[in-house]
Amino acid sequence: MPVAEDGEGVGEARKGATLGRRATTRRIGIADVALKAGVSHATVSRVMNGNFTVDPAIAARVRAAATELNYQPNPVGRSLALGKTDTIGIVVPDLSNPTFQAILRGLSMAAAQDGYRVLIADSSEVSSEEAILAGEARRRCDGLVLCAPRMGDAELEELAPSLQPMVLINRTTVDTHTPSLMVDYGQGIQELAEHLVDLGHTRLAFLAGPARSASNGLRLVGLKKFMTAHPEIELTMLDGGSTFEAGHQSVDAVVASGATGILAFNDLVAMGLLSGLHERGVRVPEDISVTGFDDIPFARYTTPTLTTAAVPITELGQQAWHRMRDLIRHVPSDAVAEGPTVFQPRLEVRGSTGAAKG
Amino acid sequence: MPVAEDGEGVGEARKGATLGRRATTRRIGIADVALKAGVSHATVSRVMNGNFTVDPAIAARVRAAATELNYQPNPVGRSLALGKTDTIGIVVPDLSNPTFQAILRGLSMAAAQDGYRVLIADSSEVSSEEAILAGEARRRCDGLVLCAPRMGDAELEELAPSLQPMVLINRTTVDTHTPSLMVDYGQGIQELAEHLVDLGHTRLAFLAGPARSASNGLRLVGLKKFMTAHPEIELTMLDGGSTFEAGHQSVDAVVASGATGILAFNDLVAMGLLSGLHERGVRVPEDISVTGFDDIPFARYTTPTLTTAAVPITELGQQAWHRMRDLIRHVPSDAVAEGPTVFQPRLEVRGSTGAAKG
DNA sequence: GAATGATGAGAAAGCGTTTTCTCAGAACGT
DNA sequence: ACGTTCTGAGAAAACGCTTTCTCATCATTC
Repeated sequence: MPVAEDGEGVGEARKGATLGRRATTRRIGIADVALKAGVSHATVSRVMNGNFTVDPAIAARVRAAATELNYQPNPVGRSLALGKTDTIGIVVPDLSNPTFQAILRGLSMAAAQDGYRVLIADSSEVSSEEAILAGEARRRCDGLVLCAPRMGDAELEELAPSLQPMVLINRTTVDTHTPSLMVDYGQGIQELAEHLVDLGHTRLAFLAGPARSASNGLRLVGLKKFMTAHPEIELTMLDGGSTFEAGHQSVDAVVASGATGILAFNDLVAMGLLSGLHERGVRVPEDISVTGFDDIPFARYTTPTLTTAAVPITELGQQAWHRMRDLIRHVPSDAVAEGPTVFQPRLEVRGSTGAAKG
Repeated sequence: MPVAEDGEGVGEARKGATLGRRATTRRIGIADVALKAGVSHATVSRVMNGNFTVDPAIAARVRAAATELNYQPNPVGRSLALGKTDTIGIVVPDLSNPTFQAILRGLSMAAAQDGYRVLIADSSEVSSEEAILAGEARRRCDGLVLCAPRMGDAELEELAPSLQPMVLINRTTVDTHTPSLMVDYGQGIQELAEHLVDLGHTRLAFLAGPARSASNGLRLVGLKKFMTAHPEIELTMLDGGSTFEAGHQSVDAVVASGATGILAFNDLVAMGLLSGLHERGVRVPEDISVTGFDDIPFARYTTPTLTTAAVPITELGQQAWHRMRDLIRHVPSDAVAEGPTVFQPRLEVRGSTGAAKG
């Protein structure tokens, strides 16, 4: 009877079991396969990675041993050796926001296509934690997508170099090798306002979003432009937020403002407002017209359906991955030097806006 | 002039730079800190991990060097040495579904509390990919949460051992050390049906969900019970799905069924249906009553507001983490042996249900 | 038939940590 | 003053893999 060549004595030679670091049976490693196939670790590695400098006969033997033992290379070991993790991180301010969920989904699906996974870091709108969280995540991943970070400009600039490769969403850096994807909220809100004016509304109100939100700032800039172009229009600014509740709670303020055309910060706020107005018996769009922003899937199914500015959110996530992929693969991209990629929202007229009351 | 003790010659001795594996300046490693502090790697490691067998003076020197160089331990290296990644994976069938988003959020936030991160694996409802995806994810993580897996029972049983530690959501295994969190969809749908009966409805319809969905099966079981308890009630089964579109498209079938109380598979389907009925001029709840399931945040803000069965979805995610944590820490839990933890949905009566037409 | 060149596989050196092992040197007791 | 125990830090092994380096072996050529 042969002694070791039969390949059955795999486990007994392993130190792990006797060392007792882990009481449980150790996972199958490259050494086990090597032993079983009667070759060295190196050869097994070569076979597993499709290196063709291996004798076909031996390769077959290795593959047989691998499948028989159901061997799967340990990703951590590979990561350490290769210096990459095949994982990217995404930092979002709030995972409960449908916008960020959609971006996450687009990113995750696109990355999966290329064999990459996504690690989540939710800062829960705590901007002070963002930096640590981002650094933490970055070290575990090959790259980082920062989604509308709430941190200040200075901090972002300072952090940027240590987070490379990085892709920004709805934020920019002076750093020339950080791609940035922006939605033109300013343009979008102007189009919505114009739409209301076209319908005959002369008194508008804007339900603002969170103060720290950069996208809220862009909307304000857009509205300023709008007001200079339409000095005849009265525009009331109302404090709001980014949630259902914010919209719902601002019903009183909205009604009190006397405005007939309401620009909500986003679809969520608009839906909250819609619901509040309905409870009050205010008819939409007969009495008051309401617009949202983002065109989340729900916007098609509200009553009435919601006029909004459609943002290709999921595509934004996809694009983020494509930029990231180029960075990781060191594909030179002139798109980065040309500044941020800007996505134009598309006006989506539905049932929540109508002609102003006689 | 001292030669190396000044600690300034840190970079020059490093092989990485000259080796040229990476053109870019190498990341700061433990060796750099050791060199700068004039101690060995081992000591640096001890200090970084709060091992108190280090002379306070030396420890201080190491810490100073570490902060000065802005040293952060490489997580991959740690993972390899420690045999853990501080990461858990979650496999979901469809990230665009609000239910799974909520679970993800609950899981992610709870795990973050304990310093763990979450890796996403979206199977896109392709049940054949689920197994590979799960295995892949598991190897990168310390544990796996399988969220309503679509794979067959046999495959799940077979896979279970290799995925430990694992937590199941809305699925069970015979495997006694796999915690399972279940929502009692059967009970919930019965309560909704009872609610409609109490309102005087005698002709009901159920808009079914995806065939592969285990939770749909539970609803069907619940409805069977309901029918035996209420032989006088007529219940029509209609094919549906789990999306807005499914609900919206089934308007014709719903109206044709002649039912006045509609049990939609979930809130999304209910919202799609609501919207379709509104377009047709069918009044809710005057002409037809509609119920959803899950109580997603949007359910409070539909018009009319949606009667539904509230499931503590985010809490489900949290609980999933707590179970996982116990598994990872080897905390003996009798809860597992006692079978799945069952969450009872709570009937949430809102505006979409009303008395049956006289 | 010996020198040269391919070819292919093993040995060993990384990757960046943690942790065990080992051994100086200090503190202590007799 | 000498041996013993402790303390604390360095050397080295381990984690699981990839990849370079090295060297047999065999085919080729003059």
